[in-house]
Amino acid sequence: MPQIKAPKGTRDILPPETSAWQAVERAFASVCARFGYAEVRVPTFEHTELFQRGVGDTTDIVQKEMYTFPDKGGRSLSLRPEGTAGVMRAYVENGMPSLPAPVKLYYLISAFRYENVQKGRYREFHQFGCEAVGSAGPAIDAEMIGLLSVFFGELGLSRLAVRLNSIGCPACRPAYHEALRAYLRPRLGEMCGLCNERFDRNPLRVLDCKEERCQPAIEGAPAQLDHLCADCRAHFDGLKDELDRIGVPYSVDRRIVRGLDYYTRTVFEFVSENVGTQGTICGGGRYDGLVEEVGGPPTPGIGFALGVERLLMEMGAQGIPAAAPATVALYVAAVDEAAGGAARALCHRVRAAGVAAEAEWNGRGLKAQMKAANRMGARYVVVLGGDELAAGTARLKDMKDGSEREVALDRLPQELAAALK
RNA sequence: GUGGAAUUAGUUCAGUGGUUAGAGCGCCAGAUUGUGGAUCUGGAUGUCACGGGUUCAAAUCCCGUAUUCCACCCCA
Repeated sequence: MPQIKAPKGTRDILPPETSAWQAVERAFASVCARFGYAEVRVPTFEHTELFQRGVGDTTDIVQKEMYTFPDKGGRSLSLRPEGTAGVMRAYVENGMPSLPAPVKLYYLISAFRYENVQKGRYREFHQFGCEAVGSAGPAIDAEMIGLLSVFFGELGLSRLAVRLNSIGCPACRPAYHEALRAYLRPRLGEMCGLCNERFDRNPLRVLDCKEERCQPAIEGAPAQLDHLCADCRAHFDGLKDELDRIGVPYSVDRRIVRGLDYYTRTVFEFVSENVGTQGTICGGGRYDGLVEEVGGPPTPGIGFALGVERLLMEMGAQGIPAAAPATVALYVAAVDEAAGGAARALCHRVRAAGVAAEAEWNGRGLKAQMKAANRMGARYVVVLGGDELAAGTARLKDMKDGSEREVALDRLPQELAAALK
């Protein structure tokens, strides 16, 4: 039979790597709980229209990167390309606008984008995310950035820069777009072809261009930050004050532009230099029009998405040791198959008493069992043979120093628990 | 969607036209009969990514496809 491989852009996460994943998942859940965020679990696929409306019809994500398919009932469904739209749909659908605000939610999901694969980018990838819905002021923006700062700190990550920007609101954005267009129009001749396309479609994107020839024009371009309305300006200044108060350093980067249509005002990123050109480990921002867009009452919100693959890559690059799989406390070896049954039964009893134990399942010899015990990092080994079974006692061997001591078999779970303290 | 590099054992890789395709690590077994880590000895495992072509002869040269990695685009 021809071999079947994982589809392009997907991969298997296997032990011992899964231990590292579990460790960051636990750390994230722990920080979220402390900050008052509760977990939500939402569907992996939604009606395509949700993403068209929520993420935005003009975005690359919706235009060319979605896994969209008709189901057998003729509905158009799409694998989620990100988490926020689905969570906001659930927020509205389940009456959460009537809960005390802000409603603070977090999630661990995989998301799907049909893109070409490269470093830090996959077709199925994993995100941690938070959403805080129902608070319009900048304090909640700062709380969220503070949450991330604590999370990264607890993982031992340093040197992650916080970049901050404001991209305005529907009130001040049109005027800025006009100013930007007016500035760019006479310079289009000296800029790359792509930027000329961007100029028509979404002039904000021009600011993101890395093309050498476009840099002079970009440097002098007006920034949204300098064209904020009074409310947006006050919000941005308020956020900076809040961040100063909680002691989170940041830099203002007036070129940050998020690729999703729903962002308003605050946008931010946590950036590293260790993830190839995919330096953004975490990106987020405010989305004050999104809830309304998916059919709810006008409600402000802010959230972020954090790329788990990129996070783990960054931890590796910063030399943070990956969490290791749990080790076995006791290995029950059997001299021969006559003692094998008793060994397996003892192993079961010890496990039932709450201690991680292993035994031999393929009838290999004693020496192979000792090797296996050593390799799996077993703390203690007990060897069962005819003598031990007759006497009801066996020697408990400490694999660290090789010392042995006599224990009664029926008291082994208690003895172990005491020895492991 | 575009471009570059790659694909050989479980894994990391060597092998650029000529016998039964190799190494390290890992795995299995043994080194006097019931005890791990070190060392030594032996062993198993390959449709050489897949499909075509050139040739007396292809892992090796050519074409196509897939996948991986890197970059563009964009984003987590």
